[in-house]
Amino acid sequence: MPNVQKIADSELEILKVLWKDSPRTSNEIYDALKQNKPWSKSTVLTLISRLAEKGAVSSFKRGVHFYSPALSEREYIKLQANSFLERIFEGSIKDLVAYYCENNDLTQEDLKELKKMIESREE
Amino acid sequence: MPNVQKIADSELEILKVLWKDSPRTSNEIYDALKQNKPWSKSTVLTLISRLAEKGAVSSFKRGVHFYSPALSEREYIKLQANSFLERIFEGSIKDLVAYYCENNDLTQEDLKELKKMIESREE
DNA sequence: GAATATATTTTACAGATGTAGATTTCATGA
DNA sequence: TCATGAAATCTACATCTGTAAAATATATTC
Repeated sequence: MPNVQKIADSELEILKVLWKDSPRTSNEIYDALKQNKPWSKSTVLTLISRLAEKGAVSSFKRGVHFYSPALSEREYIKLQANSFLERIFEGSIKDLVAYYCENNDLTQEDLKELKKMIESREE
Repeated sequence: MPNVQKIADSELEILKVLWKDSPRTSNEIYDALKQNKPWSKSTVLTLISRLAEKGAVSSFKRGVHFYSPALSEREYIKLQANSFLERIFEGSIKDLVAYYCENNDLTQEDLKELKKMIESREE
């Protein structure tokens, strides 16, 4: 796993695109973002290069540059999930799960599925 | 709930102190932080005033100023929990709970308790 | 190879954050 | 009431983030 410092929100958008499919060129990334994040090509390139500095994307050049994530979505989620768990629930998964179960509307189906999931992990 | 914009990590340290006990003076906050965050008094005051601007702490003056959180820990956790849920698990609590159950070492006890918790909410 | 189009890098700039010194205000004791 | 010391505000400054224009390098076409 690369030495990934903080990844800014806008940078994350680039990674999300690359996680869907890579390698991609800056133009392809630009196009993929056009709908939700209508940034200039320049902005897209800036974000890519910041990610590259942070070691979160790699690239190779075949005519034009092609970019790939150097940090997988799985790894990213893991980092976020751990940091959130620590920051907010002092590392207690039980507290975290309890919080979400108590404070949100889970349907009976959801509860059933969760129970199944837990049972499948029980001994 | 105050109109709380982003609360920076360092600002959060102030709030944590105030959540433990309030109102407190800037000196008391400074003292409480000394161990973990040996910041200058000036820094502490800067953070307090940024929090005040953001509407996250209030104060009154009796001789010296006393500060209190205007955002409760409960509210803060709620904001964080919601934003995390959306950002990382696209709003699916099921996915979130599943993630933590699958990717961490929960003891049999933990699982049992979680199951109980879920059962208690079932139907 | 020169002109042009396109991709990449540099520079920019405002706002947020981490950190704190300098300055001012204010309460309090002499 | 004046000095003094503490508290509060103002100013500062580097780094990060969001956003992009300007400049440059590179590929492509005639």
